Amino acid sequence: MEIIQAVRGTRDILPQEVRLWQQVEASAREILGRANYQEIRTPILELTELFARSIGSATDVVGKEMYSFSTRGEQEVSLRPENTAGVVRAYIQHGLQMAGDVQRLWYCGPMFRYERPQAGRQRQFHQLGVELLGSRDPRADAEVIALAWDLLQAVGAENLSLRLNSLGDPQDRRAYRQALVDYLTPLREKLDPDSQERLTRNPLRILDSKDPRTREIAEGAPKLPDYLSPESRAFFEQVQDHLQRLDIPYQLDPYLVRGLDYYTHTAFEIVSPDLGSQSTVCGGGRYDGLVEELGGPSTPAVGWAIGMERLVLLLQKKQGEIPPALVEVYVISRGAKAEAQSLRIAQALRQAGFCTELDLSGSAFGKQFKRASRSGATWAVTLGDAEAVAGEVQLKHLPTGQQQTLLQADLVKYLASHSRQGYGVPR
RNA sequence: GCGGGCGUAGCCAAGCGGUUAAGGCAGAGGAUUGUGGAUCCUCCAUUCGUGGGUUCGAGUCCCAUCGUCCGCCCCA
Repeated sequence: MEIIQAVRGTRDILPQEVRLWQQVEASAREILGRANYQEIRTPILELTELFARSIGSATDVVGKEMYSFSTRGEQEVSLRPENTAGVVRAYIQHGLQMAGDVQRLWYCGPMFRYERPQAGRQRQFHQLGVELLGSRDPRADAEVIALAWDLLQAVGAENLSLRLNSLGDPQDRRAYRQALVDYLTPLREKLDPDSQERLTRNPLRILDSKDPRTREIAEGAPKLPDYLSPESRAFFEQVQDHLQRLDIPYQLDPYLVRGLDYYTHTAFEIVSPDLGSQSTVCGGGRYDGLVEELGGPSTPAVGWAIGMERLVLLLQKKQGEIPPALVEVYVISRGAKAEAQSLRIAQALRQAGFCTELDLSGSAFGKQFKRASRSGATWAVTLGDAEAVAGEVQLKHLPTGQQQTLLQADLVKYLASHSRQGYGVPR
């Protein structure tokens, strides 16, 4: 019989790894919660047009990486390749701009892009992101960046650097794009094939090329910062001032161009040299035009997304595995009557807040004790025929080997007063 | 989408054309049929991702396919 395996580019996150994910999610909840960001959950499925209009139909993400299909009602839908579009759609649809001038939102969930899988790049991957809607204050940019930075520090990611750039407003960008095309067109033949292709599709990307000859040409190209309007430049400087006041180190990178069409002004990435070719852990920026573009009121906004798989990869490299939660009580039973009582006892312990494992094997006491030891439990509760008849249990403190007989009715109370963990605190 | 590396048990692996596929970890059973992490013994791949081909003979060579990894593209 042929084994069915997970779809290419998707993978299972097994319990051991899930613990790391939960740790990251818990930190995010805490750090973002303290800044009064509210979690939002939007559908994984959206109308294809939403992404075409927001991300840009000329981008690779929309052009060739989307999981798109028609539903029976003949709607064209896609699995979301990122979540800013969905959050903005929800913002507009529910009139969240009415609920306060600023909305601070965060999310975490699966995204889908049909790409060639690689380490740190799956077809189904997960992003944790924030969106701050309704402010054009440069403190908003800095706040959002600071939160990403704090979160990454809090979970223990190391060796990160923040790269920062400004794309200016749409006019600035258009002017720069033209200047760049004017500069590059005569040199077209000297560019690598990919970059020649990009010259018409996405010229700004050429600056980021890894081809050495193209890089050399890019060196002499007009620089984007020179094309920023005085207002754009002043705004960017304020963002930087705030980052400096927060002691967040950054490097200006005039070649940093975010791929999605909606970005304006601030663009940033947090990268790690430990991730190989997929080095971006977090990417984001300002997108002042997007809400309006999607039919909402003109609303400035900033946000970012962290690639969960990449972050987890980084943390795994550094700290290895997280030990599982410890079993506190291990319930051993043998014989029909004892086995019949064992589950009730285990449930009572659980209801009292003890992490309790019930041995289901029915094998010899010796074997069950062996498993009890291996489970890391502090206590073994043993129930054989004799105890079952008498309404008792043997309670053994595994670290010391001391054992005593207790009435079943007294077990929970006894453990509650002799165990440091968890009485009356259901977990 | 393009170029390249790799696929032997749940995990880490040896094997590099010649009868029976090392070893370790994990797991199961026993020594110990009511008491534990130590020790000892036994078991645990009719088969080397899958399908073809070459050969007297293939885990070993070739082709295809699937998966994975690295680079490009793109991006978190």
